Amino acid sequence: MQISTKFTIAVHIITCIDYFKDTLPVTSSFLAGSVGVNPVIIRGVMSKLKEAGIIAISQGKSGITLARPLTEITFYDVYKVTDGVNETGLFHMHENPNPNCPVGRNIQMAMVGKLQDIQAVMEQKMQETTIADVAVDIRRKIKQAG
Amino acid sequence: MQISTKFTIAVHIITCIDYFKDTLPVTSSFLAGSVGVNPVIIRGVMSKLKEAGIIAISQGKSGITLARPLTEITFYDVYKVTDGVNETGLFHMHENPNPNCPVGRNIQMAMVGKLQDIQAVMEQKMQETTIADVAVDIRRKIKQAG
DNA sequence: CTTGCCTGTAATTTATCATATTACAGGCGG
DNA sequence: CCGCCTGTAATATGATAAATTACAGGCAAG
Repeated sequence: MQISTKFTIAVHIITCIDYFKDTLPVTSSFLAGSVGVNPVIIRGVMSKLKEAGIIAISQGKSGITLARPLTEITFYDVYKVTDGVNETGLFHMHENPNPNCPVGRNIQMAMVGKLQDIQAVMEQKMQETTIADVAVDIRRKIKQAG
Repeated sequence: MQISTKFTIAVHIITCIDYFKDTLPVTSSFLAGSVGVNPVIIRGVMSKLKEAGIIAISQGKSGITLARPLTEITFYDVYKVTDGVNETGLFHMHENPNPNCPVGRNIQMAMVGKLQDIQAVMEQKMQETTIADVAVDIRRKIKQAG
């Protein structure tokens, strides 16, 4: 199982807002065209990014703007918002081990800490990566070949 | 989205094989009872663990046995076998970014390496954790309270 | 060598979740 | 005030995980 496309969609959105901010009006339909998904998906992701204080949205003939610089938006910030991180965790434990079996009775307790540790190193790595890193790569690539 | 329960089921299975190896005949039905899932799921997981050289299976009135000590079976070994790791990766990128948009045209290239790095730290942490660590915790807990 | 239990696996069903799509209410700016 | 845009509910579709049934084949005990 995998982390949903909402995460990479959100990264794409944020990168676009930055890239086009001085050129075009950035709307959910425009973003939907660039990302290649339905505008409603974009709106849902935008809505969560707004709640998290990552972007600012003004209705009407508007503009979506970044609420803070790209260097201060980490992959983890976006991941936490777009996927339901805290609820269940990255791992999905089987839910009905047999309480009459000594192993079944204790397996969850024995595993949960270890799984959390694994998830923690992943999240820490995500905190070290920012959307600015992506934007830099994209601008370099565009200069090279378009 | 999450890593499937097959992973924790496999850890449970391996722990059980070790725990009961001198006491009971360990079969897929017995394991299904301890894990709390259908025996067919157990057989499927066992089959993959066999392919990977982690357990040995003998048909007939048999016994499932470990092919190597618990200290040499890492979470990563099990994860790689039970989930389809190499195929798609942990992250699921949106698949149809617009090639006519400079951002859409380059977003995948800009993200893939960063996502792989994140996955890599997670997998390395998994390589540092072995099923023996789980077995130790379980035996300690059983001694304490049953 | 035969019999019974067990594995291997295909086929079908059910449940869940992600994404797509339609529809419409509400808000802001020109 | 009018038109475009966001916010969001409701529904449909598709993919995937897990449950379940069914049965062919193998090994070991006797």
